[in-house]
Amino acid sequence: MRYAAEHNEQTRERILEAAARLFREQGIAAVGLATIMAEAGLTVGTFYTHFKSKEALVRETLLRSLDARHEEVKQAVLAGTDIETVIRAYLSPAHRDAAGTGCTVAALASEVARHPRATRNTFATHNALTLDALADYLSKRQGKPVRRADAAALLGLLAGTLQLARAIPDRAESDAILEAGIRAALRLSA
Amino acid sequence: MRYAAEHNEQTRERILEAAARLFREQGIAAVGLATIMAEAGLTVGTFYTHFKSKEALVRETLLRSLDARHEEVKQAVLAGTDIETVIRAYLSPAHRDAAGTGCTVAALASEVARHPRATRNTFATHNALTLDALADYLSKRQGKPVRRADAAALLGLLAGTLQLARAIPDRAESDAILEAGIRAALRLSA
DNA sequence: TGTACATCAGTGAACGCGCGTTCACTGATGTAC
DNA sequence: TGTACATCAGTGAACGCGCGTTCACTGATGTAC
Repeated sequence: MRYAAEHNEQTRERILEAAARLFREQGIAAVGLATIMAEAGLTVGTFYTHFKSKEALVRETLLRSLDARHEEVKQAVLAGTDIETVIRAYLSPAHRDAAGTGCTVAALASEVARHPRATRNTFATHNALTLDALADYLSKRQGKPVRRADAAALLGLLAGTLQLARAIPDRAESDAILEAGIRAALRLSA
Repeated sequence: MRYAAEHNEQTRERILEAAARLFREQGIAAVGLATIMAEAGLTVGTFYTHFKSKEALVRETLLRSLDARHEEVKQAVLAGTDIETVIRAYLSPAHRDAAGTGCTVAALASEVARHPRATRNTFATHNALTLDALADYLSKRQGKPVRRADAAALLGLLAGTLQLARAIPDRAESDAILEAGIRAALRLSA
C-alpha cells in the first residue's frame, strides 16, 4: 500500500463526523454529498473511495452516533450518575440548541422511519443497546424489572419533547416545555 | 368571474389534501410539487395559481392538519370520551401504519424545526390550540391546573413513542413499544 | 334563446440549479533495488 | 543513500434526473347583448 494505513481511516473518520453532524442539524435528505465532502476538506469524487453509496454512509453514521450515545449511558451508569442529571442534560436548552451533536433519535427518528429496511434495521439494533442499558439502569434504581419497551417510552418522551421545544420559536415557551418534560420524565422514571 | 367561485376553492382544497397526506407520509423535502399536483389531477404549472410558493403550501397544510386535530380533541372533550381511549387510539398499530392521515407532530415536528421562522410560527400557534384543549381536559379530569407545557410533554411522549414504533422494523417489538407508551401516557395523565 | 366576448384556471415546455453517481486522469507516497 | 516504480487517494468534469419556479399560450366557462 502507498498511503499509510491510518491515512485512509482518518479520512473516512472525517467524512463520518461531518455527515453525522450535518444530518442531525439539517436532516438526511437536505444534506448533499458535496456539502459533506467539502466539510471534510475533500471533493465529491473521493466519496466513493470510502463508501458504497449515500445510504451506506447514512447507515454508518446512525451506527456510530447511536453507539456513542450507548457509551455515554454506560459511563453514566458506571459513574453512578443520578437519573435526574441525565434527564436534565437531555432536556437542556444547550441540547435543544445543538442538534448537530445531540440525540440521533430526536433529530432523525421520523426520517429514518421512511428509509429502506436495512437502514431501519441498523437504527433499531444500535438504538436497542441504549434502551437495554437504560432499562438495566432503571431496574436497579426502581428495584423492579423495567423492560426495553418501557425504556423506549421514556426515550420517546425525551425525544418528542425535545422536538417540540425545537420547533417552537418562542424561547420562553420552548423553555417551559423543556421544564415540563423534565417533570414528566422524573415521574416516569421514579 | 368565469369559473364558479367554488371551482377555484375546490381545486385548492384538493391540492391541500394531497400535500397534507404526502408530506406526512414521505416528509416535506422528499415530496415534489409535481407529485402533489399529479395526485390532485393537475399539472405543475397550475400550482402557482393557488399558492405563492412551496413554503406557503407547507404553512397552509400545517395549519389545516393541526386545526383538524384540534377539532378532534374538542369533539372528544364534548363527547366526554375517556382519556385512555384517546391515548389508545394515538398509540395504535393503525395510527402507526397510517402516517399520511395521522398526527402532524409525530410525522413532521423535527423537519418543521428546520424550516423558516414563519413556518415555525404557524406550527406553534396552531399546535397550541390542541395543547390548550388537552390541558383544559386534563385539568377537569385531574381536578388540578394543568398547563400548556405539561400537555406538550404528554404530546411529546405520544409523538416520540409513535416515531420509535415507526422506525423499528420488527413488528412485535414495535407493538411492545406502543403498549409501553400507553402505560406511560396513562401514568402521566392520571 | 343564441352568439360574441372577456376572463382566468390550467397546460406544457423551459429556466437554472443541485442532486447522487461515474470515470479518465493526477500526483503524493511507500517500497524495491 | 538515491532513484525508478507501482499504488491508489483524490481531482474535477460530466452523466441523467428531478427540483422549484416562470411564462406564453389554450380553451372552458359565465356574462352581456
